[in-house]
Formats: sequence, C-alpha cells, structure tokens
Amino acid sequence: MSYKEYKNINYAEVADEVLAFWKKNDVFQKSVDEREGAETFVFYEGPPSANGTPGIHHVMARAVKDIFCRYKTLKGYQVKRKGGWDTHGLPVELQVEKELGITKEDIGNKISVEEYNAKCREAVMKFKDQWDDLTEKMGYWVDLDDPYITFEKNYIESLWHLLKKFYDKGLLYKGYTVQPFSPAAGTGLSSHELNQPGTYRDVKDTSVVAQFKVKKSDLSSKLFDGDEEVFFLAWTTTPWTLPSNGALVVGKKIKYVKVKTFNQYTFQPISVILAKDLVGKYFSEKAKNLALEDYKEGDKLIPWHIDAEYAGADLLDIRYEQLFPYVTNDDLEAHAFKVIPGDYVTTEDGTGIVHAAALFGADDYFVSKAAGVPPVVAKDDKGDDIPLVDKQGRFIAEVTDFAGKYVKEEYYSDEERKSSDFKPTDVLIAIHLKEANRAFKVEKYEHSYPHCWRTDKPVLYYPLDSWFIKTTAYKDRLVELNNTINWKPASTGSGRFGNWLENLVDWNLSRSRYWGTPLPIWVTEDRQEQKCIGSIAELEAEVKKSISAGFMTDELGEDFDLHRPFVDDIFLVSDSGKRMTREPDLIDVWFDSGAMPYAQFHFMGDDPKDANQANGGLSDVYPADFIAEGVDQTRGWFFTLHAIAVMLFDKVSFKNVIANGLVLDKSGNKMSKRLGNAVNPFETLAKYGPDATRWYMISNANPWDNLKFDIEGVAEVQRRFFGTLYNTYNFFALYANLDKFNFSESEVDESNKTESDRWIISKLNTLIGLVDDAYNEYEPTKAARMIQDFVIDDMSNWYVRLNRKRFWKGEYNEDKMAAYQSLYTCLKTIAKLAAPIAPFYMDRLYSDLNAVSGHESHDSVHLSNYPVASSELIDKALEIRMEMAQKISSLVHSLRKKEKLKVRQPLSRIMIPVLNKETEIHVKAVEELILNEVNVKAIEFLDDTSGILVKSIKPNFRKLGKEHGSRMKDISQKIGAFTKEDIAQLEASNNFELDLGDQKISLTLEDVEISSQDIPGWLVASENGLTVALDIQLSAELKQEGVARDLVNRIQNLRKDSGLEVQDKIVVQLQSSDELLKASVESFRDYICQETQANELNLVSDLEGGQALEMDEFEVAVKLDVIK
RNA sequence: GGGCUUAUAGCUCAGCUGGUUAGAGCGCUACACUGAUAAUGUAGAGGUCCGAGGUUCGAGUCCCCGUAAGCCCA
Repeated sequence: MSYKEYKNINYAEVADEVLAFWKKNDVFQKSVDEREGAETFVFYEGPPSANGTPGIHHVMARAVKDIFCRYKTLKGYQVKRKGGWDTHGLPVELQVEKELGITKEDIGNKISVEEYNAKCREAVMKFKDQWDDLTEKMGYWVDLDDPYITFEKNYIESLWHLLKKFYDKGLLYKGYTVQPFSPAAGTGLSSHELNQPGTYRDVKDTSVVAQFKVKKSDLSSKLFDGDEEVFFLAWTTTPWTLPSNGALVVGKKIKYVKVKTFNQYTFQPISVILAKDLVGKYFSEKAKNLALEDYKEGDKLIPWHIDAEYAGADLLDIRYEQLFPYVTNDDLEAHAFKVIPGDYVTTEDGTGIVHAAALFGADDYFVSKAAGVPPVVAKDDKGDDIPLVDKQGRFIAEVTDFAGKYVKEEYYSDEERKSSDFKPTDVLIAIHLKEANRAFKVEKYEHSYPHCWRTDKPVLYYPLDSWFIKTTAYKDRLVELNNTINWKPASTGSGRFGNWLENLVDWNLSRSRYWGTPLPIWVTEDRQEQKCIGSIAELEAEVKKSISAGFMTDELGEDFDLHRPFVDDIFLVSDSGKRMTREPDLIDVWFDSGAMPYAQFHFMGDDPKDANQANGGLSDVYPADFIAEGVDQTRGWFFTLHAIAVMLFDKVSFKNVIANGLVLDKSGNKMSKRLGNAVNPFETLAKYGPDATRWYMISNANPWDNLKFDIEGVAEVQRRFFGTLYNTYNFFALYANLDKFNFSESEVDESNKTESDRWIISKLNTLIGLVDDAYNEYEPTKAARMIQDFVIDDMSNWYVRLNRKRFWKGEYNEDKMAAYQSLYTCLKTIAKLAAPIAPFYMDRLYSDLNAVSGHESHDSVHLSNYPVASSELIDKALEIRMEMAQKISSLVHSLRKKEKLKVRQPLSRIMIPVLNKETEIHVKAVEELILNEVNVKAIEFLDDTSGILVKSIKPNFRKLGKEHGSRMKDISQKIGAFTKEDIAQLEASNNFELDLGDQKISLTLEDVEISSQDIPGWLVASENGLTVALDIQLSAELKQEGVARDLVNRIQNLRKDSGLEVQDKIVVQLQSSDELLKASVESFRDYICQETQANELNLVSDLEGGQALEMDEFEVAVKLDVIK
C-alpha cells in the first residue's frame, strides 16, 4: 500500500469524489449515529424558503452553520440537524399572482381560494431541487430526508397549540394599529406593497397652518401678557385630520418664540407661538417691528415683533381649545388637547409644532400613546369607539359640517369633481378655519405622498384591527434572558437586538392574506364570546357541538386541511349557543419560524424541557446550543424565537448565535440579479470546488462583517493555502513511498529527533489548542487564519524547506523516520483541524494518509476525533529559539542581498552581539539550522568583553509611563542622552539615579531596553533587538566551494534536463581551462560526487560531445554518462 | 429621522487592556532557487491609520462632533 500521488489535482473533482463516497457510505448518518448516547449539541436550522433560487450568500450562511456542527461532532457530541422549509407568506403569494397574471382582487372571483392556495403550495417548493443540490455540493450536512415544513398539518397544529397558550395567558388580544390603508380598495397595504415603484408621487395638497387657542392656566400664564389671545401654530398637509386632533407635538430642545401680529384673513390681533428658526418663513423682514398700532385692515405689510422666547420643554402639558369640537368625552377632556413631546419634530418645515391625530398617523399614534393622550373617537350604535372617518374615507355624521364628505378629493368620481361648485374637503376645512380666525396660513403644497398601487388613489393612514401578542408585558424578562445569550458579534445582541427589545411594541400577528397559518380564534357576531382552538382534537369536539346546534352538518374529515378556505367554512357554537365565525386573519409568518423549536417535533405538551417524551418533552433537543442566520433576521427569526420561548416557557431558545453579515460584490455593492453582479454559487463551486470557496469566505472576513466577494480571492486561497498543503502532501507521499514509510514503527524517541522536528510538533500542539479555543468561541475566521499560517509559514516554508534533504538523501534510518513521522503527524492533524471548514479536501487528505498507516479506524475524518494537544510536546523556549533563527536568517539574507552575495557562495562567519547569556544559548541551539539556511561556516558571539559593541538605550515606556506618567518627556530625553559610561554603570549596578531637577528617580535595568545595533567597521543589520554582522571576506577555499556548489547546481540541472531518474548514478567528465574550477574540483570532488550521485568525476583536457555550461565567470564543458 | 456596524498600503485584512520604526497576504519591482517546479524563497517600493476637536507625558487604539458606505427600523 502506498500514498496516493497526484499529478494534477482538481479540487472540484476531489470534492465530487468525496461527496460520492459520503453518499455511498452514509457518512453523515454515521457521524450522527456513532455518537448515540453521547452528549448532544443542539442546532436549529433557520428555514429557507424554496420559492427563490439560492445565492452565494447562502453558501456563506450555511458554511457557518456547518462548521460548528462538524466541529462539535469531532469533539464527541451528537449533533442532529433537522432541515426545514419556510413555506408561508407574502413572497409566495406574489410569485403565484405574477405567474398566473392575477391580483389579489381576483382571488375569490377568477380563482377560488382553494385553487390559489394549492398553487402556493406548489410554488413554494419550486426550487427545492436547486436548494438540495446546493446543500449537497457545498457540503452542508443537514437532514434533508425528514425536514420540517411549515405548511404541514402537524406543524400548524403545534402553532395553534402555542397560540392557545398565549391566549390562555391573556397575551393574545385584539387592538388596532395605524397602517397604510386604501379606502378605494378597502384593504390595508403591506410595506412591501408600499415600496412598489410608483406608489410615492408628488401631489399638490392644500396645507394649513392652524391656530390652536391656548387655554389660560397656571401652567400657561407665562405665555400671556395681558388680555391677548395666544395661539400655537401647527402645520399640516392633511387638513382632514384636524377634526381628529388630540395633541400638539413639540421638540423639547427646540426654541420657540411668541410673535405679536395680526391674522391675515380676519385682521384680528393675535399672538402666535412657533419655532424660532422658522419665523423667517412666515413673517417678512420688512414688516419687522413696524408699529402694531399703525396697522390697518388689508395692509400688505403685517407688522410683527418677537415678544418672548421659550424652550420646547416649557410648553409641555399646556392645554388648548379643541379646534373642531365635534366629539369629546371625559377622557379626552382630561387627557387630550395639550402639548406633548416628540423626537420626530424638526424645524425643517412647518412651524416646529406638529399636530397629532392618533388614529391617522403612525408617529401620531406612538407619541399620543406614549403621552397618554386618548384618540379622538365617536361611538357607534353598539357603543364601540369609531374614528371620525369611515372605511370608505368619509367623515361620519358627528362631524356635522363635513358629514359624508370624502376626505380626499380623489375618492370622488371624476364627474363630481368637474362640477363647478365642487370643493375638496380640505379646502372646505380651510375656509371654515379662516372664518373662525383659526387659520394662520393656507396654501398649496407639493410633496410626495403614497398611493395605492391598485387603485391609483391616495392612501390614508388608518386604524386597522389586528391581533397582537402582548410582548410589552414581558419586556424586562426578554431583556434579562437576552443577556444570557452569547451573541457573535456581541454588539448585535446588546445593540441592535437589545435596543429593539428596549423599544418593544406589541407584536402584530395579523395578516390579511390567504396562504398562511390561520388564526384559530372564533367569535360570535356581537363579539361578546370568543374561543381559541389549540388542537385538531379540540376543533373536532367543537365541530361536533356545532353540528348539534345546527350550525354545521359534517364532521371534520381525516384529511382536513387547516388552511383557508376550509377553516373559514367552520362555524362553532358559543357557550351561550350563538354562532361563531373565525377571525379571518392569518398570522405573521415569523410566528411560523419562531415556533420551529416546538413545531418541528409536533410539540403539543406543556414544557419543552420535560425529559419525559411521553409528555411531549423535548429536553434533548431544547434549547438550541447554536443557531446562525443573517443579521437581517435580528428582528425576524431571532426575535420570534426569543419572544415565544421567553413568554411561554421562561427560557432562551438558543444559547449561542452568530448573526452573519451580507455578501457584497467585490466593489462592496449589494448583489442583485437585476444589476447582474450576483455570483452564481453553482458556477463558483464547480470551478473552484466547495473547499476553496468556503475557506475563502471564512478566512477573509469575520462572518459578522460584510464580505466583499471577489472570485480572485477564491483562486488565491486555492493557490496559496490548498496548493501549499497539496504540495506538502505530495512531497511527503513521493519520498515516503520510495522509502515505504507507513508509520508502522513506533514513534522515534524525542531525544533522537532534530530540533526542527520537535519545533514543528511543538507548534502543531500549540495550534491544536488555539484552534480549539477559536472554534469554541465561535471564531471560525481566527481558526482558519491560524491553520493557514501554520501550513504556509511553519510547515511548508520553514520545516519542509529546511528538512528537504532529510527526505530524499541517504538510507532509510531513524532520522529519516523522524522526519516522515513529524510531517505525517502535521498533515493528519491539519486535516482534522481544518475539516469543519474544508470538509471535502481534508477528508481526502486524512483518508490518503490513514489508508497507508491504518492508524485510525475511521472511514472519514468527520467520524474521527479532534486531536488532543499534548502540553509535554509544547516547548515555548524552542519556539522562541526558532523564531530567532528565522529572524537571523532573514537578516543575513538581507545583508547578502545588499552585497550581491548569492546564497550558494559560502561565507566564513556571522557575528551576533549578545548582551545576555540567554540569547547566546538560544541561538547556539539552532546554530546548525542557521548555518545551513544562510550558507555560512560559523557564528561568533560578541559579548561585552569584546569591548567593541556599541550599545543604544531607550526607555521602557510601558513600565516607566505607569510610574512617572507626566515626567515621561523629561525621562525620555535624559535616557536618550546616556553615554557609554552611563549604560555601563546601569548594567553593572542595576541602578542609576536619574536627576530630573526637582526630583530624582532610580532606574533599574527593567526600566530600559538596551540593544546593540552597530559594530563599527562591519556590515550590520538589525531588527527588533536582534543584530547580525556578516563577514564578507572570501578566502580561496570559500571561493572554491562556491564554484563547487555552482557546479553541482549546473550538473543537477543537466541531470534533470536529460530526464534522469532521481536514483540514477552517473559518470561526469569536465573540461575547462579555468584554474579556479580545477582547484574547486580537486578540493571538493567528494562533495560534488555525492550531491550529483556521480560515481566518478574526471577533469579531462579534451571532451567529445560535451555541453557548455555557463558559470558566473567562465564556461565549462560537461558530459554525463549514466551507469546502467 | 432612530439604532447598529464598518472605514488602516493599489486590493483583502491583522493590530491584545493606550507605550514611541503600524504588520500580513495578494498585486507591483528586483533578485535568488531549480529533485516540492504550471511550485518556491528573499528583498524593495508602497500609509494624512476617513475628517475635525478633546483627554493624556504619549492616541491607529479612549471620548465628542462630523463624513462616507451598509443593514435594520420608522
């Protein structure tokens, strides 16, 4: 058995082969089954929707999930990964409508709800094949055979079960929110619909600056100066909302002024309050400070002057007279018609005072609620509160002056609008205000306003009934438990998510749609009785009752579908015997996905932490140890998971979460199919294979940062990391096969290993621990980068390069064995450490190694165990020494470079100044390595006794700074001025009195850093305290050796060019007149022969058929003969 | 409008609790190596650490105000 050698590796092909192997041998299943009984690591899959095609960002998101599941498996946990599909919701509906060429209005007419939903059910799995394909090809291990699907009956039943729990706790209630609403279409509009192009249009509306008359009170007395009438000025582009005004909103930090002037329509003297910054908008500079007494009715210039100034905070709670006193009640009289604060008030336009009608604006609703201002409502015949505008967009009867009028002129028919005496309601309101001395300014104003995409008519913001989950009741607990969750990055948990929880509003569950989970609530017509259904059995029982009561005829069939329209055809009977109909709403799809911890297992119990499966307990799969999803899910999935778990079970549903960022194109732009900059994941995987793709994504940026995806980067990863690893393996395989190394021998004793063997093993064991930590802390990027650095820098560029000869030279002996063992161990360990990130190639690497050694009984790296770092094998001092060797070599290289002395030319010595014995011992231990690496004969150490060292000294800022902070400038200067003698004194006595004039401080050696950066008369280089001097004198012998080495090099080339095998022996004949060459050959004949595998080396005077070789300074003719 | 994130070499990213020459890879230039070879090594050039203030003996790092980009929410 020998190690597989690769001529040209195609990583994508390897991945295909490995994938086939996994499939054939059920490796994923085994990786779960073999851990049966082990501690579990619980992972939840955030369900994707298969109604769109997968993109490259899904590869990213899923790689993150996969990495930690694979890692935990290696660590011995059992990690089940149930897949899932998110199937309900608006995107599915829109796609179906697009395909069928219909709109929502056609549902129930051109197409039945039943047919429509059947279409949705098909459409939602449209691209399932592509998704499954991607999942497989990218190596994402998730159970696709038994996924949870949110439209399935069992799933929905669990949702109902949970909803009923909310209901029973009194956390499910019906209320309203202010939403975009199209009276013409009679429907609310989703934000998605409002974001359709063309919905926002510039329109000219009648805008009014209305005067709200301030009531006199203790609080408002500061606004009055005698008998004047004082008004707040508030601007609106929707005058129809003025009869519903409940409050005026000011910015606390905005400055306001009172201006004395006259009303331009009634000419009456008035005092008005508005933002100081906006005075110039309403008052002409020319009229400023004109005498008020001189004003006559109809004058063009209306005199004015600023009378007083107030802060917004001073105006709070001041009452004013209701502008349109059509309806009122005790509540309103007590709490409305006053000034309240609002952050959204600006002085960009208007008056700096904003009118709020709680029912007709989202901002208005929130500030009113926050300030405890009740909405302005009337009562209907049942005694329920109703807004002053009905659902058709008309004023109700109570608004006597405008009763029955449409609030927007576009709601009238074209004919009506053409009529000569037609006036839009906004204009009528303006006229009314002018006559009542309540209009300060009326003008047309052009602004952008949303329109209904179906009817083209303007949208109203209108209170719509909705069912809510009272999340606000659990706010504190939600925050508290969130603090126990490990968020990556932490800022998403504390910032984005934490702030969201702090500013929580109740969760609006209602959706007026067709394809989704129906709300299981039935009510009587008078709304006095309600029932919430929590299971199919319960529904069946209720249906039976209903049949007895005569409201239904048939029982539920076995295959009863819980979707619309079927649930809508069910009528229940109330406890008092009345007929009940289902509330027509569907629930927010986020409830579907947030409930997946329970619904995926058809949970119908009371406590998911119950260990008893018979009770429906989920203890071994709840809560999740780990979830990961895009940061855009913060207020989506992450929130709904958290809300349901905390509110129903007082638990967190996930302990660790990675919120990953976006995948952008290489210039940092968002990828979009429309712009054509979207990267096709299938093409990328096919070209570069999944390993390089995953490795690139993970190593390039932290998952939570946005990734600028550059395909060149994938190519680079493949070349640099995988190429190096592959080359190292191939190098190993080539010689290990020649020597038949199969690691059947016992490990070479530590004492018989070389310094570099022990070093690489030490580094490897350090790496095992560091990578383990990184994975444990959910830092995959750190893990990937550390592995990569080890492979490229330590293993390949240092260990292999330094030890190459050991692999191919000489007989198979213990030293060789040690080299093979070391490299084998490195490669096998890397395969394991990197397997979670690059699952395919690492599996192949592991298997190729293990196939020969048979060390492990596992068929796949993913069935093996994470390596254990052995602290005995870690030698920090050795790691430091080696670092010094690397630095010294680098310095010598750079000196050679400067002097144009190539490495093949041996040099006699380097000198290293050492200020302490320790450094010398360190360097001595790696002396051989350095000498070999830089081709120098000896290292000499210069210590103090040589007397030629030039020392420099600088303060240890970190230490001295802590002690003497503010004196550092002085100290630094004084130390900088130290003489040779000063340094010597400090070194000798470990004490130096530093005189700062007013103060003396004593320095020890720890307070300074002393280094030697120069040796007079020598070629010197230094870096970070290490200094090296190079002797560049060339003796005759060194020159000869240099030539000999050159000659070896040329002959080796010739061997290779002639196609000789590594083990072929040759006879060499040389002809040259050059004396140096002759001398070199004589002196170094043995060396040359050994290196070139020559049995004979002869200098001849005539050479037939020889080849001319270019040496640096002359030519030489050579002839090689192979010995057969 | 609010919240959060990011900004360091041409590009992609490191830079620990503040400490005095700001690093790596790619790319570029030059050289070397040539039995790991469609590989590899070494060196060099390349920086207003987004901008302006502040704290400090000392700021890429801490604070404040901006700018730009992105995401979420309104």
